[in-house]
Amino acid sequence: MVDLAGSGIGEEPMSGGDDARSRLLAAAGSVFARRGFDRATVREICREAKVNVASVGYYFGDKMGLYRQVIRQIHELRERKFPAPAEGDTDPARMLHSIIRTLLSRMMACDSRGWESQLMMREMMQPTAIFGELVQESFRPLFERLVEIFRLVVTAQSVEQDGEIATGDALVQRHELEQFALSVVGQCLYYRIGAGVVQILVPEESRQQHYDIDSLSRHIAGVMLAAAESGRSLRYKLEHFDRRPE
Amino acid sequence: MVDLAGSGIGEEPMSGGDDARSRLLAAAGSVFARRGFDRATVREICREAKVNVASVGYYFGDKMGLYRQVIRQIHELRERKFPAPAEGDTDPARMLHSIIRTLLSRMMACDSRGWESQLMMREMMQPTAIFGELVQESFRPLFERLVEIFRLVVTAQSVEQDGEIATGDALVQRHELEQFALSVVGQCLYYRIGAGVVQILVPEESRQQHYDIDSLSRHIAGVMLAAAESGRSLRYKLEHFDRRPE
DNA sequence: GCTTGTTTAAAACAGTTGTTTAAATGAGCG
DNA sequence: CGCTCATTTAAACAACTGTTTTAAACAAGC
Repeated sequence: MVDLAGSGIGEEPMSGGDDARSRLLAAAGSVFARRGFDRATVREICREAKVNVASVGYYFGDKMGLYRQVIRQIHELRERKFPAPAEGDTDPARMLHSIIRTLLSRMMACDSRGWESQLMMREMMQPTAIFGELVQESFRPLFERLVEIFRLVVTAQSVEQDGEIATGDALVQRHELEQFALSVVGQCLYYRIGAGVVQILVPEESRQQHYDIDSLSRHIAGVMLAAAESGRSLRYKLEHFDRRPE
Repeated sequence: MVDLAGSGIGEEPMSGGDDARSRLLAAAGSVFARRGFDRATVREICREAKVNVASVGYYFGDKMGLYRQVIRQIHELRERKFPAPAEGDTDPARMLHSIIRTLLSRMMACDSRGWESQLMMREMMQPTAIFGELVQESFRPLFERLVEIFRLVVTAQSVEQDGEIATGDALVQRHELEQFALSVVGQCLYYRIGAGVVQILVPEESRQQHYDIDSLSRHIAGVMLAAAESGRSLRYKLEHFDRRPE
């Protein structure tokens, strides 16, 4: 008997491997992403992996165990392929742009590593048991980092404007920085999952020219930098908007 | 025999009704949104609607016909409940804010009318046959309107800055306006479908205080206005970012 | 009454689902 | 060889799926 569902995957070659377990894992990722957890059938997965249907029970306990393992594997592969840019860049603007590029690249990757975007989306809409830990492991670090970057951007801008930081009185509230961070993620995600919408709304010529990763990351970085740097002046401008417009 | 799947729904009272068909439609919406098209079973729907399983075949042809009708109904209800703000506001900034509010309200509506966001998401990730017409009917008008609003914002800002419009040479390219529009939709959508993520990342206190529709619509409007108004200055700033940072 | 058409009801259908069983295979080893 | 062990196989399982069939209930018109 081989180890069952709960085990890690640290011991095997990780992505090569021609044994049944590896083939099963690879096929499952493909099928789960394409069909979703429900529509995906263990029979289809096993057919694609050229293993017997009983293998999923044998190696992973059940269908859910296989799914769980697939998500873990994909997450690791993705972080290896598109590592988060190293900290230490002195220019927060460039740092932001760099992170957005990474985010978009990860999401847009349509090869085998593009699965996670889809699986993650499915988890958002129909959370399974593993959703919580997934967010903590995968989203939290990036989120915190974005928050800190925006703090730098706002601070730098304020120094530029006022000549000196008004100490004591916080330049910007934490929740504003968080919302900036969430806006970044939201836009990146949309260009992935909303690709079908974009495909219909934007003619192909323009799409191929302006909707690649480079253009989009510049666009998103531009939007968010402008917002963060405009700072308080804009906030005041918006405050006299009625709570319920019209 | 009653009319089958293809028919419209213009003839009945539209939302009242205690007949089997209405109950079926109502129950189906609830169950489809909660479970998704696949996990939802016609038996569960019929149990909730207190009708026999054969009724779905009788009234809607099959499960897919029922789904199709549910989406149509929800779409109409939503547009009735949260109508798009009337055009004619002279201030494009306030107009933008108003539209964003509408968008967010529609998406966040967690009562019976909140289904469409989820159903729409499902359509994005796993388009059925009705996805195309849905985008053309539902997204296109809003999209075009956003584009025009951003054109006004950019133009107004430019007048303010330069004193006069540089005619002939377009202030901003079409695709930039489109990307602004898409960024708006992306952010709004994320605060809906990413609600689960936000719930984990942001402590409850802050969430209740700063993540209501009012706060979020002001935030998104602020971000996009800052971006649109910063205009060319920012664009140049970003252009010297390398194509592949690092 | 009877006939007509519409609506409901229970049961059956054919197919697929995830999962399990029990037998077969094949390598490693004393 | 015989024995052990992990692995693989084909078949069976029970539960559930969307859909259809068949018949009964019902109302309206004559």
